[in-house]
Amino acid sequence: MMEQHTLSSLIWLRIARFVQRSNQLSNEFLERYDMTAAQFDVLAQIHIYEPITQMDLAEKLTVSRGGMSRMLTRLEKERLIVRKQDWKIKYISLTDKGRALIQKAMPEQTEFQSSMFDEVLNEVEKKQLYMLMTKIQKHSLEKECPQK
Amino acid sequence: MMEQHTLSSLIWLRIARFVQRSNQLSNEFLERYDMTAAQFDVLAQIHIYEPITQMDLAEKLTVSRGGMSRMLTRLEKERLIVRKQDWKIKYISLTDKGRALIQKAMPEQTEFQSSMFDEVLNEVEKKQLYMLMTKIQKHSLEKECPQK
DNA sequence: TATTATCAATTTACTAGTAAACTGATGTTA
DNA sequence: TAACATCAGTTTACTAGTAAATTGATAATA
Repeated sequence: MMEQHTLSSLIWLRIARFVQRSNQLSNEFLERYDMTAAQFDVLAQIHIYEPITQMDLAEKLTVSRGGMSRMLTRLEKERLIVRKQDWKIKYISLTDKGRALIQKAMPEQTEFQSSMFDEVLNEVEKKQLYMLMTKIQKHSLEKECPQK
Repeated sequence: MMEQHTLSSLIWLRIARFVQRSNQLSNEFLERYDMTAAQFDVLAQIHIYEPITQMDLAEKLTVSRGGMSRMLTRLEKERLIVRKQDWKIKYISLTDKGRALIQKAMPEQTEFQSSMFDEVLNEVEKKQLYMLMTKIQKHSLEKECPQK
């Protein structure tokens, strides 16, 4: 029987707990813009890539089609985005209201998110961490569940 | 106006997407034990710390009291844990069934989770990553939302 | 002893994720 | 042209998280 705690599984725990906690803080922070962290994340991606198809957006956010659909319905209802049907694909763009909101929220939220790293890591450490996380994240996208 | 993408915010995206993806894979993997990743996580913590109070467990998992309550109700219904009320605190322990399940699932799940790191990082890199994530995660627990 | 305060746990109403079944417009083929 | 296949998007039923209101047993106090 293998060891119960490998170094890797301890890393996993640290990462998972950090993301949990960090999302709690971001949700609290973004209350001032009447947004959740998930909504900010979606609007920020649309801001960069618009116009973008619903599928591509789901893939960029590592989220299921169903989840994407419901989230966009909500954002559309609040007049932050529009969906234009072209052929059988829906293209997502920001409305003026959505663009104004994300442009206002982005600098503050980026700074808040960055502070979680900037307050404890120096430049060299941040570059190291970015390199390591890039490797792992790309690998996770290719990886599949064994013996399904 | 500050830059839209700092190195730190790119790190954040990598970490968040990795956790999302990694949870998807773990959920798929744990189907064979009729468990979700969240349930595994709770049972594993109880296994280490039992008997543990419901509050301490919530804190260790970075989860709200309400969420903890509902999760434990579910696990109790499946006869995997027991709650013993002592004074006004509830102490959580595994049942024999719960202990058998987690002992069977743990080695496989630990190995699967570890493989996400082991397949792309060497020992030195893993130690670096563990050190960096420990700093960040501890910091996030102390950090609070500014200007609430 | 009756009232009140305390505080862990629960409940409620919500957001946000999943898998899997369904929808519906567009092409393809018999 | 009628039947079928395709496939992005939607819907449904579920797990799991949150904040905030509620519950209920214990301890403190009038």
